[in-house]
Amino acid sequence: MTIDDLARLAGVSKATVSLALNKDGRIPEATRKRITDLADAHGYRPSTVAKSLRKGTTKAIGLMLPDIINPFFPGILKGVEEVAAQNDFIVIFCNFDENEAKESVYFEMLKDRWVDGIIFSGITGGAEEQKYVRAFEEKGVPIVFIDRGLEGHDGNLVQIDNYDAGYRAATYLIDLGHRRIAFVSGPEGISILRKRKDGYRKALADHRLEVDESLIIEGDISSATAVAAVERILDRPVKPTAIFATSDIVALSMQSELQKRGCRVPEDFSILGFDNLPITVIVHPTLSTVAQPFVEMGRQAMELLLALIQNKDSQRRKVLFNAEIIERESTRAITS
Amino acid sequence: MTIDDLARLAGVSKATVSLALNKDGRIPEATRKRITDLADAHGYRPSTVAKSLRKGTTKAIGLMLPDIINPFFPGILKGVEEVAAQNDFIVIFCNFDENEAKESVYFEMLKDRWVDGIIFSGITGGAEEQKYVRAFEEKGVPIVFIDRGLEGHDGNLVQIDNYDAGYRAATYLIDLGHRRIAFVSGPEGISILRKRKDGYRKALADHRLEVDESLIIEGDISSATAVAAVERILDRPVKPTAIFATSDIVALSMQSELQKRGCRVPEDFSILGFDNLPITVIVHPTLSTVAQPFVEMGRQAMELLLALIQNKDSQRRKVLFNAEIIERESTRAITS
DNA sequence: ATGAAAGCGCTAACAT
DNA sequence: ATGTTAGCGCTTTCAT
Repeated sequence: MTIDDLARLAGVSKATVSLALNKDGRIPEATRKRITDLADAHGYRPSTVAKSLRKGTTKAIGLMLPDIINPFFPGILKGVEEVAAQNDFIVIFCNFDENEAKESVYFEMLKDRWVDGIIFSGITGGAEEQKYVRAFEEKGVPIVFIDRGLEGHDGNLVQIDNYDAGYRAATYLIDLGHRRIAFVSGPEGISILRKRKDGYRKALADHRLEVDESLIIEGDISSATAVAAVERILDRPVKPTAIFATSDIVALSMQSELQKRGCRVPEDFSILGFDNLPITVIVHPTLSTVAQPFVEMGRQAMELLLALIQNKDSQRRKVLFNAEIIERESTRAITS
Repeated sequence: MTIDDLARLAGVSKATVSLALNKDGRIPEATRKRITDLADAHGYRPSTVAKSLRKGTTKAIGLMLPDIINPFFPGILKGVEEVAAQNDFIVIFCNFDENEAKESVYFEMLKDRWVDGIIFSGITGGAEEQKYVRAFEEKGVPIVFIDRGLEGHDGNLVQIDNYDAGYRAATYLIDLGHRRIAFVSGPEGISILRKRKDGYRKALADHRLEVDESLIIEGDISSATAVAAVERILDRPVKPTAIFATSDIVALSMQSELQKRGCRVPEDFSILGFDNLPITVIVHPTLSTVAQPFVEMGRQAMELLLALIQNKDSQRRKVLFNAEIIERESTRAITS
């Protein structure tokens, strides 16, 4: 059933149908009602495809994610989807698997499909990426970044205040009485992790604690890294009393590795994670952590994107969230 | 840049460009090369929107999921996306939040957008659902179900053999020497859970073990259920030695609750989960579980959908996976 | 208050 | 071997 069929049924031209369905003021209420009733009765709905070709806009956005299996992306996806659906937009899910070639293929696809905007999480900063981002923006297709932005491209970014989060995490442990706090993180190259580390360093400095460089351990989020970190910590002549990991996965891996070796959490080591993944509450002890509001970040990113889509010249914006410490069982106060 | 622009540049008609780009045999290699080179040089790519309108097909599929936060859906999404991308299809992500109204809205959207097919996981079986499914199939838009299908609608279904999985899980524990095995599961109404339970019962029967009905505990996947289950088990005058939970989440919740109460796993209780979620390896003890191949299920669902899309009259198919027992640290052999 | 007609970018049947 | 043309389903300008 097309607009022509409906026009015939209603005994009007398709122009009138179109105007009526789009609530154009020129069509009197009576005619409008007759047409919409007929449309409902016959289950007529205008083709989005035809609309898109005609209007040059698709009410579709692309969501580029490095790997949906990584447990902080589902929350982002959910938040983006929620706001998109409320605004009658669909989200095209692009999982590029941290693979540059696949990333480029998706960029091309999004271009071919005339998406109205793009949300991009997990940018690596490669040359191809830069090229595509520029190209989209030149064509007036806005891009919002989550977590990390493109170098030299400030704005249209949704993230938490990582420096502040690192500062508060360390301060929290210090206030609990800890003086030797290991910092276990991912690759030093990732800017958000560097900021967390800077915050951690600053907190120690502000409390006149010396930073023991051997307690700063940087690897990745694999369990091998966690095991290595545990070994390094247990090897120290004078051990730390607390561990701040910049990922719940690492924190949990270390916790279980310590338990396996007969150490108790939090009696022997307090552990503080990062992200507040759902699993943190179903382990023993439950994990204290720094919460990232993933779903809300997804929502805000989509809101921002909508604003940019609807108002092309809208100001670049940066949305900054404060991370929140969630205290559970894996951390405890000590008296030194 | 449109096909007309390119045609002008190449000094041919747009028909020739179209044929060349679509590798039609009638265009000689020389002309074709000239045209594709020109296209590459100018970054020309045909509009998918225009193609869709013309051909009536979109190379887009809808993936309906009840809630992406639930940790077994990311794997499915990933598998679907992987095969879709390989075949130049995009996936429209529809998270209906276990909400019938939102589900209907998405069905309408998918219809308006002329998707070529739908993959549906987490069907509830409501009346609206039935209606939409029939409508799509009548219009020749195939639907593949994951996990559960529609009642009285067999085929186009990808799932694990739940009966067999229940049977093998119980047998595994029995072979380990356990004689009293609690079965902790979700709502009795869900058919896949009922099948797992039937398999469990059959395994006990085959080994001449009596089923203790008080050890069959059905709730949901909340931690409240897990706590209640633990209490019930600890209250028994003669306690079970093993627990088979039909979800890793429940298994992990029970494990941590037991640990909190001073019980040891696996010394006091062996615990077997279900799903093989990524977290099962970063808890202590690591969780033995029945693995569901989520990613592979997603892949197969998409493969099946592609077959149906390409060959409308293709036979309805049912893809059945065998679940696999993954032995880790939470289960142990006992000598009664 | 409503209709006619052009056109969005492409494909495919039919011509030449 | 290549071109002409109609048309996919809609919106929008311009007429009436």
